Amino acid sequence: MDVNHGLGEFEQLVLLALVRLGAEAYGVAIRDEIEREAGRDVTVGAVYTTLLRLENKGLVASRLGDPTPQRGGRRKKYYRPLAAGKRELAASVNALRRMTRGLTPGLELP
Amino acid sequence: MDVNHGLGEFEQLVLLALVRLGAEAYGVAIRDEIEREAGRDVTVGAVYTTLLRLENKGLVASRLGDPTPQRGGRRKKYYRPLAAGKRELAASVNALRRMTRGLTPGLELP
DNA sequence: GTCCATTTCTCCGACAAAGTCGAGGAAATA
DNA sequence: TATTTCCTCGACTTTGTCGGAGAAATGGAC
Repeated sequence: MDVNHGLGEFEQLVLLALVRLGAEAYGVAIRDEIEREAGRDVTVGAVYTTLLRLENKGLVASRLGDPTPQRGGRRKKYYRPLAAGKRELAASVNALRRMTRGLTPGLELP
Repeated sequence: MDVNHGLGEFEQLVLLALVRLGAEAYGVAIRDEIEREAGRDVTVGAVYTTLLRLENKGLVASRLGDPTPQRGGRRKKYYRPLAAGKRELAASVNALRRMTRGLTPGLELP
């Protein structure tokens, strides 16, 4: 009964990071990916909160990984986008693409 | 004292509509532009609230237009992005572009 | 001409949703 | 058991959303 009103900006970013990272998508890696690619500085806490909400909305799923053989190698929790998540993401990305169609990086209209 | 953390999704959309509409950017036209281009259904109230917040943050400015010679032609309030607004918008749009670089409309990685 | 219904547009107040942070806890290794 | 890596939780701020009220203008009935 909740015909979803689209993704927030950060949810979009997190979902995109999931797509980009593929099998390697877990909390810390996601944070790093966003910082590296989007140039945006966020805390891991923010990422986890968002991940949890996305999971509650049925847009992503998670699974626990095995412990890695390194100091402090705690089990990671990997995330992947579900079909509904991909659909939502594609919709909002494409909306953005339409809105920015024909705009230069400086936002001029050619 | 407020090292700004970027724009929300809707703020982004409204700002983009301003850029696209140029001199014709006022409340109702902005709503229509977003509906037409982004395919997203919003109320005018939502747009005004966002516009007001953007103005308070110094990202857009407004001026009153003249009454138009048509039934109910109340004076419009035109908005335009300020330098800081364009900067913010360009930053978040470019971040999105980097994150979606190489992704198909269906979000596959080629 | 005067009223008032109608149209166009803007403002406001309240609430829901998303975003953010920081401290703290669990599990693994050395 | 000290250290490292990662995840959870709770509190709070910022954004997003709506619906209805209000202001300004016109057109027509009388």
